[in-house]
Amino acid sequence: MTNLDLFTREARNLGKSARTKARLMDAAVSVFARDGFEAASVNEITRAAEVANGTFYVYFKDKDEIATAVAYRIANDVVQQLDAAMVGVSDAVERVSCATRRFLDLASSTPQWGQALFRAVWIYNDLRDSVVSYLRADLERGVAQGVFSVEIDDFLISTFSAMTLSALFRRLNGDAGPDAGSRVAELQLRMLGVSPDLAKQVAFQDLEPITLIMPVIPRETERSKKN
Amino acid sequence: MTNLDLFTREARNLGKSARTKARLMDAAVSVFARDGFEAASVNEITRAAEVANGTFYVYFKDKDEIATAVAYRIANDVVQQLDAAMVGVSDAVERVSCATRRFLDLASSTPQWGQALFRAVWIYNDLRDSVVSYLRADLERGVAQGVFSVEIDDFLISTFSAMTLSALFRRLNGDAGPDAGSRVAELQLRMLGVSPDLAKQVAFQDLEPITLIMPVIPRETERSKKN
DNA sequence: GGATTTTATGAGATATATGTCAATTAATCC
DNA sequence: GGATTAATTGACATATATCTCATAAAATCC
Repeated sequence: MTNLDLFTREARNLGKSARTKARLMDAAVSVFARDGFEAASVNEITRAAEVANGTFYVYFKDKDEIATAVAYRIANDVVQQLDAAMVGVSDAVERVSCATRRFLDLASSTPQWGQALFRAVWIYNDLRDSVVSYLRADLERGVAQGVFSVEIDDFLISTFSAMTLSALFRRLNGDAGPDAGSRVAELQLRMLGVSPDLAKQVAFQDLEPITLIMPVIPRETERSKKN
Repeated sequence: MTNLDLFTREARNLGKSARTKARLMDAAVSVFARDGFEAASVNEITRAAEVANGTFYVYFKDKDEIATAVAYRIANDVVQQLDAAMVGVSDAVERVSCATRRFLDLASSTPQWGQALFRAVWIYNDLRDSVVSYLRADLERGVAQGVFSVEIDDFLISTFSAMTLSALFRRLNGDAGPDAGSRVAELQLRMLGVSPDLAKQVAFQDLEPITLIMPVIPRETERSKKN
């Protein structure tokens, strides 16, 4: 019942089954973050959610199903918040830097979600694609604007993403401080062909302290149908 | 009994227990590569090694112990071969590019070892440090030579490593071709402050086709003591 | 407040993993 | 080739995981 149980909060006004499902998903997030995806067991999840073992199977077929559900919800959330944090930024250099920095701030502000996202991104390819969907557009915009001198393809994007995830990993482990976002953004911009001076300036410029940590809470619509 | 059972080959002239241990280690490599470290079981390893379950426990306390043994042997091997492949290269730009490219070629030439190394590097920090030990020196050399304009610290090194590992990951999955090494080396050099033109030139220049895939085979010394 | 539907439960059947050990087989020594 | 030592075996005790299902409890309806 900490303030990190975001699914539960989100389901507060929904039917009972939705609330139980949400508790299971919050529990799964913390167990995945603590034990890793492979080592996590359904038993651990139900224990953390304080429900009986059998209850799990009312809502999910198996561990994979809840993992997928959780991962996609988190990814969706992250994409939404990044989008919101970047309206009005039109310069490609700034957009790319901003996205990396916001992503790191967001993912490390709720470490359990960050951990879960980190692990999920390695497992679900299409999920990674959805999180980085905006990235390709921004990179191509930069090439069009003549500020990036590099070929944009899957290889570049996965290299770019690996840099961000590595920074997140260090951040979550306490090996890097709050400047991790700026540092990695600077390196990314240099890699893309931005001059070292500009890269440093953009990556370290102040960022408006927008904080939209809470997910959008859906309205209660009708009685929840089966499931 | 494929030509990938390198530990077994290495132990060919040693005592029986050394050979059995080597079989187990080869089996562990292939099981870790196939199933991942977490999902691998001792039973799977003994099955792959074609020995009884109990035999495993004669040589290793548990899965962690064999994993550590295997990981450190592989890392040691890789470091040795990289060292050997780089004698005579003194320019820092070339050394850094060469190391990345050789590492990728090596790790993807024996994919099971590459997979095992990839997973191990994420788990064992000190192992990563050992694989990367030469890297720090080369980076600092580049700064001293005035060709890299970046601060060399743990953050930079982990970012650099993440780029290499990401390329390895794609290479092992067939998402990238033989030019993966050159491509990522080019991006790394740009990140370090090398001009785009020079980065491309160095990263794509021909590499002497040195192939030292086989590990050094230790001589039979004396009767193997206990263990 | 009694009937009906929804939700939750936990014992149990099934499966698979770990680690031990007395017994067996293979290798070595003289 | 018989004795001694080294190496291997696989059944077994223990533990933990998965998934099912008859039953119980809770919520909802009228």
